[in-house]
Amino acid sequence: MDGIRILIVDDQPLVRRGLRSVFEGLPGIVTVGESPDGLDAVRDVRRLRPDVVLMDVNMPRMDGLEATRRICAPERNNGTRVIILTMYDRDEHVFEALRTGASGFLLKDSPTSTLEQAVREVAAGEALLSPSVTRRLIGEFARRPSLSTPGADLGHLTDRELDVFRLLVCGHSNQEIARMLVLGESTVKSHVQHLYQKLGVRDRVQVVIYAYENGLIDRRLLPA
Amino acid sequence: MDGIRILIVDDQPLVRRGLRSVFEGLPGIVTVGESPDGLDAVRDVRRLRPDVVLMDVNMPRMDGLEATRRICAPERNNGTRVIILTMYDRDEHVFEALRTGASGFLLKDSPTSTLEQAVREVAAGEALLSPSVTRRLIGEFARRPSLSTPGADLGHLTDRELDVFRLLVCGHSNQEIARMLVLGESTVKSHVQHLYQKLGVRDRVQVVIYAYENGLIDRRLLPA
DNA sequence: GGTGGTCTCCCCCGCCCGGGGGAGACCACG
DNA sequence: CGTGGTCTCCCCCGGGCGGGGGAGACCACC
Repeated sequence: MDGIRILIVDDQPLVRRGLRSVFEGLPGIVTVGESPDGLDAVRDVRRLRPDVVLMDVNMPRMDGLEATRRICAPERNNGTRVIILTMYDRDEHVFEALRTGASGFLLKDSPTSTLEQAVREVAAGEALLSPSVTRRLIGEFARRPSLSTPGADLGHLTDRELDVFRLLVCGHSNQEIARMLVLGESTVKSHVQHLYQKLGVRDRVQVVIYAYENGLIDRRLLPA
Repeated sequence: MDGIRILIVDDQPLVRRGLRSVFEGLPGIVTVGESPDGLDAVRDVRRLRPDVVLMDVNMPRMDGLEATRRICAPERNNGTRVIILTMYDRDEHVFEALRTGASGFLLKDSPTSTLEQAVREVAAGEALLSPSVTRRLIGEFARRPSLSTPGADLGHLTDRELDVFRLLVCGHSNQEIARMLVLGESTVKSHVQHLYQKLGVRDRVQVVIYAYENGLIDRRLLPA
């Protein structure tokens, strides 16, 4: 491996040129391409297989957030990581951007040394945010104590109880769970009762609340 | 103001000495004191009023997390901000630490330039994390879309329906809601039916899920 | 005065769910 | 071989809930 391969995505040629010049000459970093919008970026990622994408947010045809979502989609991600580059750090954009799967979020006025550091960290599998973004994220995080205790001990649940648990917290009825697991409804009810006892709750609603409050929700299982 | 005043908290004298030497000679940064444990640190913060505290985690008498909680407690905080310094970045510690009110979380093996940058950013009201910590935080954050899309339009709900909604998503039964709002259970059931229609869901479990997925949960209303 | 919305409460019904118990089968551990 | 745990399913029961309809009272608007 002869360096970190980066792809620059921005609709303004001048910005692309500027970024390219920032990384030109930095050891171990090679700019392998530029894309003028999100749609092209998704295509170019498949073609060029860069290690890191520097992604603008506001672009025609497809914005950077949607492009990032597609690039980071687990089903066909090949290791490419994305750093979002934007002018603004308003909360909505930040929080939405961090959900897209990006590994970094930097303001465009960041010093070039920060850009370089970010690329290197992200290529190594770590993440880096602008300080003001970090502040917002911590603030949002701290506002919800539930976030911070991921994975309450579900260890005492048996495998089957866990199966039922996962479907229950998605909003399925006992009957539906029975069908999905190919079980009798009686069996499901039995497992559900054990869940109540073990989790110390009263009914299925409180199981759902318990799950969310303890960060046990896997969104990919949620019904559309 | 003639510089950023920092307080160094660590139970190992050698670490304190090392940190002090890092900041010695850096323009605009003055070490105003050292504390060997959390209890002393809380006292020293009141006495010395530093701008930034560099806080170790594992210490006798009182650990760094509890000390940080006390220092950052809103009722008597005077602007002092805390950077947690630790050897490890295991998830439990990270998430717990970020809830204490700290503005930074750095590993002890961070380069001195990072330490300096962190102190300056934090003193300016921003925040800074080690890249591996940032990665964990983003990962945890991204796991919950509910955090980031606050306020799906509940505007079409009437005031009374909203009252019922808030209690329902806390896990209360129709009977309990009726008692709390001083209503007949029939009335509550009526409102609940309207909720189902307006939110497009089937039962109370799915109302709870809807609420969480749309960031509509006010944790302060949750039962203990 | 009529119309529409909200809030309140009533009736009915059927079903799913909470809760209790028991039982047979399998497997692992000692 | 017994014991314990898990998984499966059964019985019973009562009550809460989902779903439908209707009705009276208040208020605002036109």
